[in-house]
Amino acid sequence: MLIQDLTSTPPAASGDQPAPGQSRYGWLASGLRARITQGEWIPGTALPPEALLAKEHGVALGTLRQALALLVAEGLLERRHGRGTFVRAGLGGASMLRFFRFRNAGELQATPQSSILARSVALASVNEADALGLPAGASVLTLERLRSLDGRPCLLEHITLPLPAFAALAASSTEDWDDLLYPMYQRVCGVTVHRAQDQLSFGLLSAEQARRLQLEAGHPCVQVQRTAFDLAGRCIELRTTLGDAFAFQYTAQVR
Amino acid sequence: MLIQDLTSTPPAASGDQPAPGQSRYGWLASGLRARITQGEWIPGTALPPEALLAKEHGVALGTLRQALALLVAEGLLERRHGRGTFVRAGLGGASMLRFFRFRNAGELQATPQSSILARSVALASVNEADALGLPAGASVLTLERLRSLDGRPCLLEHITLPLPAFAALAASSTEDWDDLLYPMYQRVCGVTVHRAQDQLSFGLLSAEQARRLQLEAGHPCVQVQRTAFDLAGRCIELRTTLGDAFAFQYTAQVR
DNA sequence: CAGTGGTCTAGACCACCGC
DNA sequence: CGGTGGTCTAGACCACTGG
Repeated sequence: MLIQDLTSTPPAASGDQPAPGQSRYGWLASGLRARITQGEWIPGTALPPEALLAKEHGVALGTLRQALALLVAEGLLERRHGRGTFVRAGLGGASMLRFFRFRNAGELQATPQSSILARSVALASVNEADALGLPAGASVLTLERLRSLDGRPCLLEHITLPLPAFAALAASSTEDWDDLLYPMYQRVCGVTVHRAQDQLSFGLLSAEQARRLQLEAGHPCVQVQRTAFDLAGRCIELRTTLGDAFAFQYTAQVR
Repeated sequence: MLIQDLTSTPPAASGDQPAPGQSRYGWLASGLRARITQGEWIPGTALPPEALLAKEHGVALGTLRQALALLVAEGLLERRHGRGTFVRAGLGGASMLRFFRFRNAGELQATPQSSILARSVALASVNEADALGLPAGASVLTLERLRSLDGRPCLLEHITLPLPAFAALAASSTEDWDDLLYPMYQRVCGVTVHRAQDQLSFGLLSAEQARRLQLEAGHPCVQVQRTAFDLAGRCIELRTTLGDAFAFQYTAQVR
């Protein structure tokens, strides 16, 4: 399989021939990718059957299947035998818990309750604007959020969201928000969180952070800096999460 | 693609037909996997060309390629266009550094120097014997190892190796050992480290640990508990690595 | 240049799903 | 049962690698 530029020009805006040196299935995948990221097919819904897609594009079944396989590997599509090929739904949430074990072994990890401690509209810092792809001086929505299990605080989060995409969240009452933000982003703002990158590091809690987590100032903590992206690869959330370092646990595979 | 038992019976010890409900390429892959893990093809060497393999097994080229694709996805094989299909060489080493940034950004991460602080043969604990697949009361080789960059200690390791597989390391002078253990395992003991699992957690240094890392007792540290496996999936090393928590940094992808 | 894997075709048939 | 994706075939031709 050739290594190809996965972000190459979609066919909608170009000719109907693969670029020189590009495989036919890579080209097909680009076209399908564009139709997905531009919202022609909504997350959770099925694409047309492969036989039809192959006919439409004038290519053999096997070739079309190679294109679909690329998009499956990218995480954009999901195939279900006997049912169809579906655009993947966004991330469900609660994924921060994979870095911590707040309960004893064996217990099920329930979704933590969420409470919004603060919400404000502010000017994006240079770093924030850069990461979110906003012009200098753009405004952002920032949240302070505490997550608790059985009433015990466990994670403290600072979240930055671009405006105006998330304007709907600046208005609604934070009392009514869900425990999971990503499904709410989807429902209220039509934004799908498709992929995220978490950078882990270690630090000590400030006095205020410690107070909110009911720990002492200077207590060791693990910091997770998340950058979240939508289907089109646009950054749509910056989040910093703090949790007790003694509850930290994570397993990585090496190959 | 069907979800299949990747460890199912190799064909060498069974009939020449796929098990009922198993695909032909899955069956083929099992056979090839067995020939690789049993050492018929050595890591780093090439398999016969696909056309030949397909003919030998009496199957179409496409089917054989699907089998090879499975083994590539497993990390057992590596295909190189125009050159051949190769059994993957083992892990190179230095992979612990991916959890830490001991140098300033931009600097290249050199391989740390290694010094063996202690080496001994001991009775395996119950946990060790269990993990390594040894009978109760078996003996193991244990190492204390300090890794340094520019003469500054950075990682302290405790390593447990099964005997008699690693008997050659119990004899040779530790002065002459390489900075990287895995290539040495390969060269001296014929053991290939193919895959590993690292479990991260957080703790505080004991007085002795701190002394060796030139930090204070009680200094925060990140602990990496590694379990390493050979091509056949046998556990062949247990390792616990300690490093300064303030140097910890790791990036994970969410999808 | 000979030998390798990569792409593509056009078709047959199988296995799974939901009605 | 009809519709979906999954498996398999037999072949042609392309693209990369190394001597």
